[in-house]
Amino acid sequence: MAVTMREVARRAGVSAMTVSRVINGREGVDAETQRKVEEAIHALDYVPNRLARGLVSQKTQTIGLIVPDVVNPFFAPVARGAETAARKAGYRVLLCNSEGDLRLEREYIEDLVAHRAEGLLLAPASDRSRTAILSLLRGRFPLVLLDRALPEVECDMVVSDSAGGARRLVEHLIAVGHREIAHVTDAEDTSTGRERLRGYREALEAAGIPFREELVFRTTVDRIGGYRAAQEILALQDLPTAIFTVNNMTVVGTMEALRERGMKVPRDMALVCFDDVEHIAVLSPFLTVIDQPAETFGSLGAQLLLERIGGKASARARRIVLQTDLIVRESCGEGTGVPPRARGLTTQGVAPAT
Amino acid sequence: MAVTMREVARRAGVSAMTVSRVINGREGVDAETQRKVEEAIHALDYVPNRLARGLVSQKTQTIGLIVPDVVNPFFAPVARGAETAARKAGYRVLLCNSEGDLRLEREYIEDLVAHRAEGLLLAPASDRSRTAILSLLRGRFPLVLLDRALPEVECDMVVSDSAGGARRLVEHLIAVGHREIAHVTDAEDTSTGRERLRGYREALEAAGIPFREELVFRTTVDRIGGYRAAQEILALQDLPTAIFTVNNMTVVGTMEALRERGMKVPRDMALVCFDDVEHIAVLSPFLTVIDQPAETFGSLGAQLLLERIGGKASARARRIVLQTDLIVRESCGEGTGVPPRARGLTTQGVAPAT
DNA sequence: TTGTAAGCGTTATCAC
DNA sequence: GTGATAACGCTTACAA
Repeated sequence: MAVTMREVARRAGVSAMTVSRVINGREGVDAETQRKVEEAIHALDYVPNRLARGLVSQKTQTIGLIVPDVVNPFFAPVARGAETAARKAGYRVLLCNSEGDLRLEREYIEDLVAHRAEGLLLAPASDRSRTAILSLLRGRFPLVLLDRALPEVECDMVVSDSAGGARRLVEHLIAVGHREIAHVTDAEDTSTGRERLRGYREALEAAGIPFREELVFRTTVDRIGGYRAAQEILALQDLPTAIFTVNNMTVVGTMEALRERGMKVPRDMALVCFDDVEHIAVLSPFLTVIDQPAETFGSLGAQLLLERIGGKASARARRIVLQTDLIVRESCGEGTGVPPRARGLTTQGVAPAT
Repeated sequence: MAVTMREVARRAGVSAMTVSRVINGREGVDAETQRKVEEAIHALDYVPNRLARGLVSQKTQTIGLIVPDVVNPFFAPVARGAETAARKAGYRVLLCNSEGDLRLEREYIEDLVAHRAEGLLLAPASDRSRTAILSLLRGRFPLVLLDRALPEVECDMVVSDSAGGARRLVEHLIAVGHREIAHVTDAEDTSTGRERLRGYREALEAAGIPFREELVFRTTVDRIGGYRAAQEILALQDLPTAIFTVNNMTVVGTMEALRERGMKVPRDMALVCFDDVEHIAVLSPFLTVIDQPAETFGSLGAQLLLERIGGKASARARRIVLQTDLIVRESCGEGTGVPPRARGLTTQGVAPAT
């Protein structure tokens, strides 16, 4: 595993330069010479050292991907989409799980810069990631934000219409008769949390239902956070009739809390959330959700990033907003009438096999 | 982003060597000199180029991870476990999705070797991955196999007791009264498929039920494969009363097919499989499964790999067999009596929040 | 305590 | 066509 070009050269009776030419398929090499070199390469089981090449060319053909957690059913497809797109362009992906932790995120970023990753796909932990990002941008480091935007940060990003999605979810709840709707959202400042909260509020107010701050529950957006928020909700004097949770992890915790109290969805409580999960959607298709094209966040993000790395992107920041689908199932009660104002609505029973 | 050590040195009025010493925290540097260097580093926003360092030290601090698909709820935790363990040891992880494709897997391996990854965590596509692996091993490339063993390949690996798990699953089915049990397994030759089939067969024969080849359905181990296999099963003259699918993806396809036929689990068909999925387990805890400690495959695998990379491992191959848990829920019918021979059995209602 | 020289494995450049 | 030479940015070994 340590054969060098020079050794190949010696064996083939040529110079290292000629070996390099053969390896890189440059023309201007005699057919016979080429044959000899190839033979030597094969005989010695030579594998070119891309590290050395990278040092010369200043290109590592590697990008970084930082997500809070690949296990999250939203981020796993993001990772696959990014990796597949990157591979097709000859790039490798360094996977980083920030655990939503700002310090860890920053460490990863520094490490990626030190390893000369050529660019970064980042699903930031929160608005507070801003500082680290700005310093990257100042250095003209190719960067694409995924899922979450950052206030006053001008760079490429792929996000989805969080406010619109939330609005449709809440409109749907209202359409089937709910008026007391609790919202579980992110305690951290994130664009997704903020936008979904805005959509929630807008939908309420458009229906003449006053927005009540005490029905908004801020927590960590994981299972335990959802669980705790639901417990708070269930401790309320007047129970709401519906809960809208900000994502796929919180909804799981919320369900747990409801089940512990012996409450059935939708009989005792309606429940909606962002993010569809394939397994659940098929095994027990009952949650009404906003489905985001998770894999596209990754593949499109990678595409934008590679364009920027290749200098093929305009200087201007590009902001891509992916459309979402409202998938109406059974978690909102019997009157599954489709809210008239939900445009682009998709009703999905069994999802098509892909 | 292209500041070099020499530029820092010039600015600090010292040699590059001194800068190097400061960066690596070597002793024998005057406090005042160190201060000047650190100031220059800060002023120039210098980030050491680890590529160059790697070229000298022959260490990239990077390992590769090849799994069929990070989106698979079994492999996602494997990836997180591996990445977290690697990071804690100062290593980075290159994520590769082989799509279960031999050619792609081989390409990834070659690429990882070319990039001088220091080791590889591999969940092989099938027994046919053997050739590629043997040539790695011949070159003494640090390698740990995850989830699947390879015939006559002596190397470190982390697997689970597939045969035992399958046996307990089938014993449970038999204990609650099933005797016609179909098995959906991998059409590719894999150790997991083989072992689970063996466990299935052993459990049947131990109960005096003849093994019938025509009840074994070989397919691709993804959702569509499970769907097709289930369709074949449902086309049988005499329907079995239970189905045991080889993993979490096939079970989803199988459920789809059952639902399309209007069949309810367990009323019309019992269903069990390998792999528990957190979301499903909480949102609709009804599948009886063998739960594998997925994240441990990754973290332990990384640990073994890092030991080997560090030369801290004995020359002998280490084979770690992780224990599995039978989780009895509702998908096998009402008589949920626990099969007496299922040792280490776990009954789990709502999984504890983690 | 600090600096000089050589070299890690490749490629760009310019001779021959 | 092919090769010598000098980088790429760093560290090891040795010298001052």
